[in-house]
Amino acid sequence: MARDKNVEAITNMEDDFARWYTDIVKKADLCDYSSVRGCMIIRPYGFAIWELIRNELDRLFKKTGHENVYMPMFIPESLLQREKDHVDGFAPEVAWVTHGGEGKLAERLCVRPTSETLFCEHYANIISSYRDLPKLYNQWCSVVRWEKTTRPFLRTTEFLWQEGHTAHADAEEALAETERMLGVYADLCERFLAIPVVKGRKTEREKFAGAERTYSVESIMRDGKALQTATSHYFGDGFAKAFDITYTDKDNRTAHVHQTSWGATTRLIGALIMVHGDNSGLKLPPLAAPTQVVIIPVAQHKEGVEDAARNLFEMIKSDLRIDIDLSDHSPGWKFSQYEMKGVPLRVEIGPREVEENSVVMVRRDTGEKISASSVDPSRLVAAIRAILDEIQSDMFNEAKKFLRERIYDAAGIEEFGGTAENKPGFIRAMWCGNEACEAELKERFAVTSRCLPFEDNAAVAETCVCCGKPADKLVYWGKAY
RNA sequence: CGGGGUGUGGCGCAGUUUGGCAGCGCGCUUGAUUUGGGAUCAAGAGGCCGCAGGUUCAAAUCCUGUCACCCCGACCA
Repeated sequence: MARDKNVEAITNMEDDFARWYTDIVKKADLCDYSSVRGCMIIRPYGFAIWELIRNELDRLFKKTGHENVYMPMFIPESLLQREKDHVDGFAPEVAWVTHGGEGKLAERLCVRPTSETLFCEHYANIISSYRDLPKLYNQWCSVVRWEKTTRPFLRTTEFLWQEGHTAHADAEEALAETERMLGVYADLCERFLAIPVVKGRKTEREKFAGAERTYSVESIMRDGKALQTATSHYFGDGFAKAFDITYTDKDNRTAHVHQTSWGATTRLIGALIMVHGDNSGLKLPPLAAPTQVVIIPVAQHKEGVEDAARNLFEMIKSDLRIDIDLSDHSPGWKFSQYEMKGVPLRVEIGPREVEENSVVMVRRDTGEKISASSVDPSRLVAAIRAILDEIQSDMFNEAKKFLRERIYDAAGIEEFGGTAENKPGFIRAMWCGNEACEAELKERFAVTSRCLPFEDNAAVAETCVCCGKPADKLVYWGKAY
């Protein structure tokens, strides 16, 4: 048997997960490195995945009444500094523009790391009456954060994202918006990306710079580490006071607006890789797959095979995303190639199938082979659709099972430490609310509080896992990306 | 930013210890034979050895500096 050089070149995830990840990113043609440190080139296949995610999120945003806008990429230093917590949080990682052409700027401009300040400045100008509220804006753009170390999709100097920024008349409405958008992200992750998530609230220590509350959706990667897949923040009226965003209410009184912001990034592609991928490569859920079905002719030089493959392609073309590979690579090469790229379903057609008017279909997620008649194209398309639906839900269930199996309880500190060191995943443990305990757990076991989950209130114990004082807060802890 | 590592055709590497014609595998091009799990043969193309100085008759190799990337930490989406 011929040695399989490319497969050899992929590191097994059990041997070196980080290497496995970067191997997939390169081998599946998702991105390439550029000459600018920490910045990646998103290649057509990677960008196609992003477009699918973007289109779906955008649809969900519009369905919930949001409008897209575009803000400048530069923020004057003085504007960035208007809200103290915010600037303290971001100043260490912003890139500065100091010159325009040959001339030095009177005031340097930062390349946006996020656009709260720009939205706030704008809101202050356009909001004056309760009739102007709520403002439900979103923008798709890239932002720059000068991170110390970078990894493709997970942490790059520049990354693509969307940032929603809304202004509301009162706290209740803004809080409801914060929660609603967290729900949108959870829906995207679970239904569309087949990534199960834990919804919850961040601790003070982990919340966004300038926020009053931060919510997030957290998920578990195949190495057991946690990844924050999206966040939603409630700002109260803190930014409104710093930026003087006021309106006149129905009783002719001046009031500050209450705001939210929420975002999701190209990191979601990293999550897709690390939640579903295996040692053969990427494994995409059908809804997020640029190519859902690939037709591969076998022995295509033989009489009738290539024509049959072309005919099949024409017959089953539909709103499904179907490709055909008529290149002169060997069938085995193509099989491996599309497994690497995570195409959910492969359709093989060779001399046997031509003879029998049939096709052989192979699922990427399970490897299962399914034969089907190709006599009636519409029935075949229906069968393909059904298989894709099944793959989508099977992949979600598989990931959910994986997640559930990696949630551990810890009542005492020894148990906590043992789990943190030996069992990658989420640790359910009680916390007294004291930041010192949170810091100590991080210091001793390299875990951070991921969230205080919404949908899990079952107490593990009555005392704080760290200090032993009475505690009523259940926290999910874990090592995170 | 601390610790470790690596820079040699597109990719992966050998050569560096002991200075002396720049090599191998994959990929690429052309042709032929092949095709049910990464085909075979033949003939080709492709290099300021990361960059800048220095030592030397001679530098991929030695010295100094510098830049980039990777891994592990600390910080973040």
